[in-house]
Amino acid sequence: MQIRGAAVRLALEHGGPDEVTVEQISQAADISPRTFFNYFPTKDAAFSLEPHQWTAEEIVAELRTRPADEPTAVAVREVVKAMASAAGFDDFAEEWELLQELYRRHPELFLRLRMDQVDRTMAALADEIAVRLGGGAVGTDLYPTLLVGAAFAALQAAENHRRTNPRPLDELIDEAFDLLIKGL
Amino acid sequence: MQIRGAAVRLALEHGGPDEVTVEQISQAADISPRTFFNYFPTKDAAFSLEPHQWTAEEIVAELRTRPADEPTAVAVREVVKAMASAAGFDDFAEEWELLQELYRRHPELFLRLRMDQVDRTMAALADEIAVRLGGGAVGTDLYPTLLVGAAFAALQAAENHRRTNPRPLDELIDEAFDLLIKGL
DNA sequence: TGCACTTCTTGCAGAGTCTGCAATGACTGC
DNA sequence: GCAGTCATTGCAGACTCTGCAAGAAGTGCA
Repeated sequence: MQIRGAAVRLALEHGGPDEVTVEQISQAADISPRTFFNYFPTKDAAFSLEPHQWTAEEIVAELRTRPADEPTAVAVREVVKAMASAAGFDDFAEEWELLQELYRRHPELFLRLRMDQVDRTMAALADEIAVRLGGGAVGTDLYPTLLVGAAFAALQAAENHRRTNPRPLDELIDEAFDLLIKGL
Repeated sequence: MQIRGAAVRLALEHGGPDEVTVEQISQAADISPRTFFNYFPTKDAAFSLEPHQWTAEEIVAELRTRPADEPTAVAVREVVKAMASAAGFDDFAEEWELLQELYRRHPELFLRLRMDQVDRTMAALADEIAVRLGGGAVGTDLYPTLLVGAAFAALQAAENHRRTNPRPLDELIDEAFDLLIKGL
C-alpha cells in the first residue's frame, strides 16, 4: 500500500512517527486526509507491518490445539512461534526494509502498536492456561499470568534481538523459552 | 488532589476513562480545562496513582547498588521490589480505593499509564545488565532483554494478582521471581 | 499603605487526531 | 441505459493538548 510507504518514508525523514502529520502523509500519498482514515483507524496503524493481526480468540484456540500432556510452558512456546510466523515477521521483503529501519530507530513504536491488543490477549491466554492447568480461574494462582507475561517478554526479546542481529525468529524464540523454562 | 478524585469518580460513573472528557473533569473539579493541563500533561495522567514516577536512570542506579556477587536475577528482583514499594502500591488509603476499582474494571489503563516509561526503562536496564554480566552491549545476548521483560512481567503479574487477592506486593514479587528463577 | 514579585489560574487561538454524514464519481451487472 | 455498489472526498464538529499573554491573589518589604 502506497499510503504506508509514504508514512514510513516521511517518518524516517522527519525523525519519528510523531513528527509527521496525517495531512503530510495524505499529501505524499496523493489522497485526502479523510481517505487516510478509511484505510487506517489511527495514524499509528500506518506504521504497522503485520498482515494478520491475531485476535485473542485465535490465540486461545491455538493453545487448545496443543496436546494435553505437553508441558504448559512448551505449549505456550509453540503458540508464540505460531503467532510470530503467521504475523509475517520473517518476511524480509524489500518493501519493508524501511519499516524495519523505522522500528530500529524508534523501538517504542513497536510497543505502541501492540498496546491495544496486548492486554486483552494476555488476559484471555492466562484464563485458558488456568483452565488447562485444571485449576480454577485466574486469580488464585500467579503462574498463568506470569507465564503469559514471560512469553510476551520472550517474543519481544526475540524481535528486539533480531532487529540488530538477523536470525530466524523461531530459533530466537526457542532460545528465549529455553532460558525461561530452565530458569533465569 | 481533587482533580484526580473527580476524574476517577467520573470515569467509574461513565464506564471508563475514555468516556469522560477533560471538560467534564474540570467542571466537576471546579477548574478550567486549561488548568487541568497545568497539573497533568495528559488526560490519562489524572488516573495515575503513583506518587513517584521512577526514571530510567534511578532504576539503573538502584541496580548498581546491588552487590556484584549477587546473582543477577536476584539483583533485578530486589530492584523491582524497591520500585514497587517506593511507587506506593502498598498504600491502601481510602482515597485510592476508587482508583483501585477503576484499575480492576479497566486493566488496560494500567498498561497505558506505564507505556511512556516502560520502553526507555527496559532498554536502560537491559544495557546495565549486559554490563553487569561483563559482556558487551545488548544485542549479542538474549539474556539481558529477556530478564528485564520477565521482571516486568513478574511485577505486572503480582500487581494483577493483588488486585483480586490483597497480599503484600513484596511477597507476590518474591513468589513470581521464584518461579522465574527456578524455571517455568 | 504602597510597590514589586511570584504564583495560580484563566481565556484564546490554534494544531492535530479522529468521526459521522452526505455528495460525487467510477465501476459492475443486467 | 439503469440500478446498485464502492471508493473517495469535503465539511462540520468533538476532543486532546500547547503557547502566550492577561488577570487575580498572595507575599515580602520599604
